[in-house]
Amino acid sequence: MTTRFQAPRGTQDVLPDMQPYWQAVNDAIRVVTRLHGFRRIDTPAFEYAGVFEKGSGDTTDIVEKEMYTFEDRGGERLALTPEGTPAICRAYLEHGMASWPQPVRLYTTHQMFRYDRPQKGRYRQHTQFDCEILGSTDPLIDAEVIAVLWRLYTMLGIRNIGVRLGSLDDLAPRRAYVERLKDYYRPHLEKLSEDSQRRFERNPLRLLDSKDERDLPYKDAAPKLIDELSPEAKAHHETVLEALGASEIPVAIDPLLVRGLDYYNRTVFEIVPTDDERAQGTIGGGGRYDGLIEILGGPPTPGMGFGSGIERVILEMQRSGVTFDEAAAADVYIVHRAEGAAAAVFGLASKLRSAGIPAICGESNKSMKAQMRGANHSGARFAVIIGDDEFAKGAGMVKDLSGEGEQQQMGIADIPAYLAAKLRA
RNA sequence: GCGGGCGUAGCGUAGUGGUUAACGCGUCUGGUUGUGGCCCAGAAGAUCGCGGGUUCGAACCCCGCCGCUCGCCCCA
Repeated sequence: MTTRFQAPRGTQDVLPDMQPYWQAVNDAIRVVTRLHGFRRIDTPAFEYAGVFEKGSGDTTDIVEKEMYTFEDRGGERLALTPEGTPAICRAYLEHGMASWPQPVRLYTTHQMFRYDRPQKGRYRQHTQFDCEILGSTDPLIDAEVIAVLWRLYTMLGIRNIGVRLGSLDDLAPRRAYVERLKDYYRPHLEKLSEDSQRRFERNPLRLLDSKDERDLPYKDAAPKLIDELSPEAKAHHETVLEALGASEIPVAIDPLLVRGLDYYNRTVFEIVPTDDERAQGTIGGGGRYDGLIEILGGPPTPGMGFGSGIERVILEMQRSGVTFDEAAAADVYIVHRAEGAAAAVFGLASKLRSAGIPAICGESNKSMKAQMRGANHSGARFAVIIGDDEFAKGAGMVKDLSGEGEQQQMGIADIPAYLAAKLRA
């Protein structure tokens, strides 16, 4: 390799042109979370590795092969945050949020790090919008969390998406189901794909998720968890479904929906494009995790939340045709070519800015034509031109750039008030 | 981690073995005496992703690496 630097694999620069999308997303997040009574929390970029090893599950791919784990100079094992939920639960415990009015509604936007092979919509560093509601088992909480995300996407102009909803039941009945599922698959094990043979041991629920042709014949007849839910989980699931219906959110039951994290129980969901079959289509997903806080050493505390990748959300916005007008860099551009005027020019710009008017000064060493071009490119509505003639009189020429270019001369001291009035009109 | 496709100026492309790598957009400068947008002219800008090999000669063929991308795994 030469010494030419580039952004590390799987990372990206967010250039000015893309910032309006990020602005829009962050603005909408603020609005939506406010509508649902969430409060913001920010957690560190890294945690003790154990938070995720115990919280996310140390056999999950995220922890086992994707986590950026490192030892610091003091010998502590740390990990760059690969997902938000365990970190927020850790904070819930650490700050005694059990003593706050329950349930506690928290949201954040956080950088996530996963060592994964990059693709479109899949990066080693990405940003996630995370919402968590801790301390309630109410199925309406599940529906609300889903509704938050739906409202966000709708607000951002994303079309052609749908909710996929599933239920993983509670831990004990799910274990019993997994045994039944393994009993069903065991006689056919030899004929399954290599992936599925591995899944049989590691993560049997994923057997039903396989796309391999060799596995397809066995999928249909396999017992489905959603058909065998415990009465409590079944009632819970149905309430969630009805509540979403009442919110006019399109939901498809996905009997095979499995999430990649160990801690989920009962409700799991994803929001996916309905008109695009890409592999990284999921723009947001989450579920209920009533056992997680206990795993992290706290008292039994139910939880429900989601993560949504903002990079993917933006890709969906673009796919839905959302665009933004280019914002002007300034309202006023000061063109100057006068001997000894530097201080006066800089002072005028300062006065304009103090009056809340974005202003840019042309470069002293450039011709008037070049500076005027700069004024044009800046998108400024007015140019203030200060040449030798004007400066000698303590004046400036104020030129309206929007139309034919009418201009009038006035004292430099009068310019801020004049422009403030003009720009307000 | 596995398999496929791609990689030419800031961006989009042309060029598929033979002199100083082309075009559009963009950028910069100019079109006389101090003024933008349109037009015109000129300029800058590319070690053809990087390294090695084949050849008299490679952007073009071969290999390795890097990056992007599609699928798998998995996930946001």
